[in-house]
Amino acid sequence: MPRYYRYLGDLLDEGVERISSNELSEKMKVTASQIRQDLNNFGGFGQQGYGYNVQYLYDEIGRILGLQQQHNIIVIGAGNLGQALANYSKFEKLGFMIIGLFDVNPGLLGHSLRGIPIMMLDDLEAFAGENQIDIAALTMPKHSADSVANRLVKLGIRAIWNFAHVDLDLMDKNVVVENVHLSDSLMQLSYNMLQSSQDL
Amino acid sequence: MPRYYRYLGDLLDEGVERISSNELSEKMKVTASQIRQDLNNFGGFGQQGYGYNVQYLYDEIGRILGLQQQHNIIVIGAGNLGQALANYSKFEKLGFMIIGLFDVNPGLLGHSLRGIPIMMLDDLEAFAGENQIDIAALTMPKHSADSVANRLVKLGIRAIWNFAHVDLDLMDKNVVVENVHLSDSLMQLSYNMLQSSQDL
DNA sequence: TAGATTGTTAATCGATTAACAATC
DNA sequence: TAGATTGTTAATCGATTAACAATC
Repeated sequence: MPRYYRYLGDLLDEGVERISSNELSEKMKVTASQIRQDLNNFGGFGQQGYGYNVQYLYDEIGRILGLQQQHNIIVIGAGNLGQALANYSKFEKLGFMIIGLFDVNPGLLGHSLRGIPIMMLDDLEAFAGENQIDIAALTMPKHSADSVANRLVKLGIRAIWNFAHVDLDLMDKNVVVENVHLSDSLMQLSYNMLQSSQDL
Repeated sequence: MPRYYRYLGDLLDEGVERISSNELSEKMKVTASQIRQDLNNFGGFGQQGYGYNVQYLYDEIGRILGLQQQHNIIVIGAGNLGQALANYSKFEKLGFMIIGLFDVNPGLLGHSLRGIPIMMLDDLEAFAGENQIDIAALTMPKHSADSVANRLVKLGIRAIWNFAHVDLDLMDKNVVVENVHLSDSLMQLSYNMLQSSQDL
């Protein structure tokens, strides 16, 4: 679904008004059947003999993805990756606002990035009391990930964007976790390289 | 497979010598059947009545993933994300060495990170002539991604680790691409949040 | 109306799970 | 040998693709 959203956004930028499953199929390199199946699962967004209206479909998928509401994010771990996320302003266009960074390094206290303050992890609870937090991004070392994660769960957080190299073990199974394991991704790349050089 | 490798590495750190598909199944939250199926696809690494030797299995999977050989990486785009990747030293333990950063911003020329030089994109060809490059990580804006990617392909690069928000369209279909689309991942998270609050 | 293209059912494929025989 | 646990085949499930009738 995010992939459809991305492609439809690109089409909008190009000024395309309507598209058929066949045309989209070619662009996205998935079968037209797949596209019709997927889109129809979420409702009849197309029109026989016409295709799909790009703007309408874009808006509908945005709604399905929950992008009409703003999401506040805090980042735990203000190292390189945490700072990179905070500096990356493109997320805001999608409604994802980074409102705070937390770290245990006192040397970072008082610093801020694009107006986003870096705070001490000890102040997490106080901050959570005064701000609505929807998502926490974890970019700290793996040994503290589980304990911080469960601290966040206690504060009622609903979702965790996990960059730490562990699969989190959470007390509350209702909390949604999305993993971004960069080193897994690199290893996969290495594996695929090997495969592609072997077959042929 | 990378996930198995990660878990086996953790087990090694804990000093575990052998493990059965059942025990691993519980840890990894996949069925024991799945594990045996997966591992057996790559060779008979286990022993009936005993289970799997952790060290042996770890080494074998590392070999399958191609981790016994070193991979040289260059990063195109020395912005926040590119610098974060370069500063992240953990990849080296897996044999992935970042040997250069490239950007178009002349202000960055002469800078370096952990001894990794930042160079101008114009010097890419010269650098490629003198260094073995296995993987290129793309962290630059999407509008230049396709052209840079194909320039890399011309230089004989075998793999691209793509952080740009496009699906690359490469001339050479033998080049392996691994995408890391952070905003897709965030949207997926948003969608999952919505789902988990709706069902129950 | 004729043509285009979706929505939707049916067929195919692959991946996951279950079961159990082989064997350490 | 008896017990444990893999390797492997068979059964199940879900996701992808093909086909075509519905309809704009």
